[in-house]
Amino acid sequence: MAQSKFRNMEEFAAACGISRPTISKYFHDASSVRQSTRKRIEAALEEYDYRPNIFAINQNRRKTKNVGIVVPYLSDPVYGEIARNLERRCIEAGFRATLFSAHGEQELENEALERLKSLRPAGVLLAPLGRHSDVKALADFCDEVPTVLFDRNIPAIGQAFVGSDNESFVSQSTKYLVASGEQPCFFEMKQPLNPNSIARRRSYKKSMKALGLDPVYVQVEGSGWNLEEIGYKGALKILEAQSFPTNTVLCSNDRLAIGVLAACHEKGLRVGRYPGCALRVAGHDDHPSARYTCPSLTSVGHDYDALSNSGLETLFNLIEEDGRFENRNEFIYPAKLVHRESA
Amino acid sequence: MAQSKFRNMEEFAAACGISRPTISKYFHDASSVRQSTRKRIEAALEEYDYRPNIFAINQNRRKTKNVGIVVPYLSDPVYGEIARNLERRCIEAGFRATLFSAHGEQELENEALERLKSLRPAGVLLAPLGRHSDVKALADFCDEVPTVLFDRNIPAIGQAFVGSDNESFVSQSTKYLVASGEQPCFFEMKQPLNPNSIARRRSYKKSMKALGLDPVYVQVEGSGWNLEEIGYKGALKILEAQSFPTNTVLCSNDRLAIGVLAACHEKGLRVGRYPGCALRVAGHDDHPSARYTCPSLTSVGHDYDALSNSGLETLFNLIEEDGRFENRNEFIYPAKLVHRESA
DNA sequence: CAAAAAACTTTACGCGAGTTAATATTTTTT
DNA sequence: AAAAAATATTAACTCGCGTAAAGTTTTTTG
Repeated sequence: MAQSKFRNMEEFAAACGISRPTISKYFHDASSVRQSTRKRIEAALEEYDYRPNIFAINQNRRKTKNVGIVVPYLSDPVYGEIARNLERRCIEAGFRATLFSAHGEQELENEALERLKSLRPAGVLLAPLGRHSDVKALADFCDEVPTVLFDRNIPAIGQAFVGSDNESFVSQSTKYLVASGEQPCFFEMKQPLNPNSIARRRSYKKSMKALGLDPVYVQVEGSGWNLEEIGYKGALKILEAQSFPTNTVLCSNDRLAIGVLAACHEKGLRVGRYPGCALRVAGHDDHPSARYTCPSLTSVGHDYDALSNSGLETLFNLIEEDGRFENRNEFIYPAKLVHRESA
Repeated sequence: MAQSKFRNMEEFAAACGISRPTISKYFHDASSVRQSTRKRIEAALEEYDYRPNIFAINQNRRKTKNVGIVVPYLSDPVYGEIARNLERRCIEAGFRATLFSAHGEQELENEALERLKSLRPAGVLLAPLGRHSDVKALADFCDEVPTVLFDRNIPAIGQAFVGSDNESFVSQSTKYLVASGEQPCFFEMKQPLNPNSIARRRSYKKSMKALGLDPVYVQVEGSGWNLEEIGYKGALKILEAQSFPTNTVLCSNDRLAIGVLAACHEKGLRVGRYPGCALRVAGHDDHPSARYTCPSLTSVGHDYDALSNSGLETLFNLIEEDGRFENRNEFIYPAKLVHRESA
């Protein structure tokens, strides 16, 4: 019985005994029709299970209910989590979310944007690749489509930015490490992938200076998205040559830190904040695995709830404002130290 | 100059000096028009950058170039990797891939399928939730849309299945562990999430029997997708009460194993295949993090290349066959033991 | 209860292509 | 060079729905 017997709205309308334009209105906004007719439509809907054709809708409507979500690298569990959160909330807000990943490549990022355009989204949440982004393509895209940047800021791109405060990340970790032991050296990639890495480097320097200490950097070679590998190889090289400049290693992000932990384990070094441990290691981002490393990884975590709330709220506002804000606002949220065993 | 100045195909056709139906033919199949006109169109395309409206196309075409990919849980890096692979190859094959995740929930899986329907995909690669799937909804979906199941088999659902051979996984790990030390006990969830877990349990029993040994199961409580947590808590409980029945723990999958490793570390147990280690731990799936656990995790890995090749090939064949195969074939690929430090 | 307001129906056109049939133009073959 | 075959053009219709105008019915209001 609950079969979709109807090929179009016309037929469904006939079965309801209601005109097509009214049905159309109903699907656009159920509360825009009289209670009694609404009931009739919904009764028929129960019985027949008709749903309007999405392509035909989008062809004519100026504003769709589509929202695009673009992340730089979906295999990274951090982005997996963020995407999950955002997607869920979009649905709750009555939007359809479509997820795209650049898989770390400029070409695919551009293609995602192209495909997104043809979906005519009401708005887009975009976490760009960063250093590997085609900034001109992003700018062109944001010119056409209401876009809120998140996680990684690129100046003047998008109508707003929502992200975490890198300074809050690094100052917390640095202060904590200084207060609880030897001063931390900063472990990072020589050529950082994204704006956040650069900001974290700066913040580390600033925090150290503020504490009256000299920053010490450990920069490792490597490129691409296999950050654990880069951290692992870099740390191994250092441990084999001499050692870290101090017994406390603050990694730019958790994925590097996971690699460092692996290298330390291989070299038989005990990592942790207890007596008898050779090294302390900490990271940033509170990676989903950080809880299950050995030892569990002390990190500084994003306020994911605040970020996704704010990101979507900003986007929905932007959509209501017809895709333009007067000023490009940046919403920055503080991070939270997550105290575990490694430091 | 390379601006999309045209609002529709009509205008673009005018600028080319070619009729609209010919342009339409070109976009449907570039080789269906004369070489000379094709050149003219492509020249104009270079200059003006016009692209046909995707909604208008899909409204009339029977077969789109859309391919849907549905995974049960995208935050799981294993699925992130698979999705990345599949997506990339679809693009190379001239299809547009759209990715959906059920995020572990039946409701969202059903919704993904509904949305997918309205995209009128040429075909779909579906890794279902398994135990939590709404089998009737899946069946209805597969009735309408050409679908190849992957990773997790559900009998009679979909036109074909492509996945790894669970028996190959477990027999390899079991044989190896038995040959190299004490016999393994099998660590798993009491209520497995998906068909693979059940098949692995069976295969463990079979492999042990074949070796003339008695299977020993360690079944832990827990539900949901936070497998590391489940493994961690389960192992902790066991270690605090007594210990594992044998000094070798074979986990149903790597994510459980990661949790077990964390618990062992917390209890001060050395894990590894060397003298002086209290326990050996191994898993299945070759999780992306398995290389970077401490110690690195011995596992059995999927042949991702074979799987994604076969999955897409099967799907493309299915599309060519108008969405129906005579028989429902199951393509099963053997796994590869990945020998690391933990066992 | 009559008048105003709100909701609905009918009619008709538009969106941007796909598609087809008849006709016209090239290109290829002989 | 003429005939045959291959392409292209023109015109018209389709798809499923959004939307606006004009008229009709129902509901609200003073």
